[in-house]
Amino acid sequence: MNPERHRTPSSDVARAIVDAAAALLDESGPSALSIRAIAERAQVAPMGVYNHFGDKSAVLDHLYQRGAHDFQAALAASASEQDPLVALRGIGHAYRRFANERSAEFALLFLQPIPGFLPSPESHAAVIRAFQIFVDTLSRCQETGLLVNGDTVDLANFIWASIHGFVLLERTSWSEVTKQLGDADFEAFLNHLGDGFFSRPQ
Amino acid sequence: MNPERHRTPSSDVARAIVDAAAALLDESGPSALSIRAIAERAQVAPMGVYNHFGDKSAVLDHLYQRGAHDFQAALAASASEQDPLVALRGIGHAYRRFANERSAEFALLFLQPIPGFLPSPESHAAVIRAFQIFVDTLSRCQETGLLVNGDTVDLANFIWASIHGFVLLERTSWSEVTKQLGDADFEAFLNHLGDGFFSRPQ
DNA sequence: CTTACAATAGAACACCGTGCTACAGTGGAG
DNA sequence: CTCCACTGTAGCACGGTGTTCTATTGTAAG
Repeated sequence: MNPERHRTPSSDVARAIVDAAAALLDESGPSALSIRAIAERAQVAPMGVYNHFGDKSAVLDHLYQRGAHDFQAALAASASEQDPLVALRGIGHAYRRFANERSAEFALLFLQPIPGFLPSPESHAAVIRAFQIFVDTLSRCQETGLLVNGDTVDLANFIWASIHGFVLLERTSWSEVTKQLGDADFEAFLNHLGDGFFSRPQ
Repeated sequence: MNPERHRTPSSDVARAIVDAAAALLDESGPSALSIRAIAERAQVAPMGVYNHFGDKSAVLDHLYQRGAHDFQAALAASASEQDPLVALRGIGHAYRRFANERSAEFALLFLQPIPGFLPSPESHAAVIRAFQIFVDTLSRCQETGLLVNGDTVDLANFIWASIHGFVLLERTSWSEVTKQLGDADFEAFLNHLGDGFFSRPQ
């Protein structure tokens, strides 16, 4: 019996490891993602990482997979609204919320922070599915006649890009250039996307 | 004292080093930015970096500074158009061109790829100046009555964010989710930003 | 031409972190 | 009570890090 040895319950160890990787990626960037750092953050010995994942990249795979799944689920939940315009706006909010609350996973999904990293095809499919949900919702909006006509995929790219940009400005230290963006700004932003930045002739 | 007759003009070497850093940052990410890699890429011995820059971070400082200056200059050039709407659209194109052609500097300016890096206040001021140019141009557009009324800085943030988002989708491997975005898409994107995504009642 | 100097390249320094594995305890499931 | 999967400790083998020392060389000034 060695009093210096501890055994931690294995229940949530795997999850703790993935969480630790996410937190590190968030706070200190990709270069901080070492086995030792992840293990320490997860309150686990370095070996613990290898007990639950084959190697280092498997941890990232799981993080990406989790992110892709939850992102897709969040968008799907918003898209299930009956009113297509409500659904559309909800997707915008879900996108922003995911980016803010699951920052590391969002970066992994859309910002390619780790040069060599390639997601598994299944996880990547979840991202494509999420975009398709957005396209479908836009299509429903077009059917109501409230949304402008045109190639739906193109429109989806444009609106997605706009929201993406807003969310990314929030992420970075854009506040040091101008004001800090917030909830009210996002609402106004969505309104302006709908109405356009050119004044509407009466 | 003819600077063009130096055996290997310092300015050229210094520039080669900064270029090398930019190329590496672009191609292999922040972790590839080592003194040795930069020196090799610039066809210079590792010591060459220290001959022209105090230390490693000074190279990044210069890269940021160069990027901030050129970015601001590019926006200023477009803003000098007399027609404010032409100027506005020109700024959009200049933004996108800079992001595509000076990818590493763009990332350094707006994506914080290197966790510990803090730009010098002077360089940062150039970025703020660039944004102010954009705000001023928007203000001119509002005076013509063609642009919607409202807080100009807010509008600037919104439009800037949208363009930022488009440019970033182009940057990342978004094409694996949907189509590859191109020049024509950007034109259509700008048009939609102006007109809005809700259909306009006749 | 001679001298002085700054830029050069090569090598080394001291250091630290990396991913990963071998192995011996250990505690819960059966 | 047994078993074995999971655990923590320690260590391996390796490579790269930023930086400095030193001798050398090309070049410009006197």
